[in-house]
Amino acid sequence: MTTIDLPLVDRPETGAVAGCCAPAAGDVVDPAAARDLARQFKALADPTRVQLLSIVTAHEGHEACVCDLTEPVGLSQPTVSHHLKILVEAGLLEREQRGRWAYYRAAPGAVAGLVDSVSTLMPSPATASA
Amino acid sequence: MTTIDLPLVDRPETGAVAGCCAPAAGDVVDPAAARDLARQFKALADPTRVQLLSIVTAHEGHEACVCDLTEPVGLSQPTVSHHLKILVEAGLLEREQRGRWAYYRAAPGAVAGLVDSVSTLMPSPATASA
DNA sequence: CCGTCGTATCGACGGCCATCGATGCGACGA
DNA sequence: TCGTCGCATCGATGGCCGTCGATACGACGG
Repeated sequence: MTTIDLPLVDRPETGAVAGCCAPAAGDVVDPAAARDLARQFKALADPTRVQLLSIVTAHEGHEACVCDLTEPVGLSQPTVSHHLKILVEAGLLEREQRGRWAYYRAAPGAVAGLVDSVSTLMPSPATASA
Repeated sequence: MTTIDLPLVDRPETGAVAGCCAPAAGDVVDPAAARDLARQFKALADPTRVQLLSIVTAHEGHEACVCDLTEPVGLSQPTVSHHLKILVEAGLLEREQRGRWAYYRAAPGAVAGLVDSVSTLMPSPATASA
């Protein structure tokens, strides 16, 4: 579960305030969808996790074990494991246990899902035609 | 200043641990760049802010004033202003004061910048060819 | 000139999060 | 079988963040 398809709901036409400008216009994201999307972004809202993603994807074979990640980020091993767990739960990384080591790899389609979500959120003429 | 160009630094070849797998491979994001990128994502890491972005972009003329945003998200006016300020500081929204009202609009290029950052962070064969 | 309206800022409070050391658990080597 | 190694989990702690009411400030109308 990596991509969020962002259901758009019709604004219920409040018809109240509207003393300054147009009351509403089109479709906005569902509150539940906003919550899910924010959760994905929250996984990226930490410098350590951004670094971890970068290191993993830049690593040989696009995978790395925890022992390779502890030193570059300069944090303790429990903290790194904690961040990796968050990235896995967000669908950005995948975990595979091979023998004694746990290998982390970029989840396929994670980037595409994120990009799609952003484009749906803020449709820009240069990014999305919708 | 919306886009972050993510300078890639050569890993300094630790040469130490490396008992389990390859020590390193290529280029990772600079810690400072990771911090800046995380700050951008942090602006999107809140359901309210995601909703605000969606409402503003879906609004008539792609702009909205605070009074139009308070009711849909169901929060107090100071809280909404607080979130809007964060979105502006992140380069995702632009603020323009016209008369008594403050109009917010999606910053041009914000989406493209974010998409580019994500693609640079996690180069995927389906998203980026670099 | 004064009242009202729309927003931003301030100060406070509650909750979540990043970080750590200590510990538990499974896997491998001797 | 026992020690060691790699990693996840636990419990605690300090700090940041979202939220609010109260308040200040600029703009417009009368």
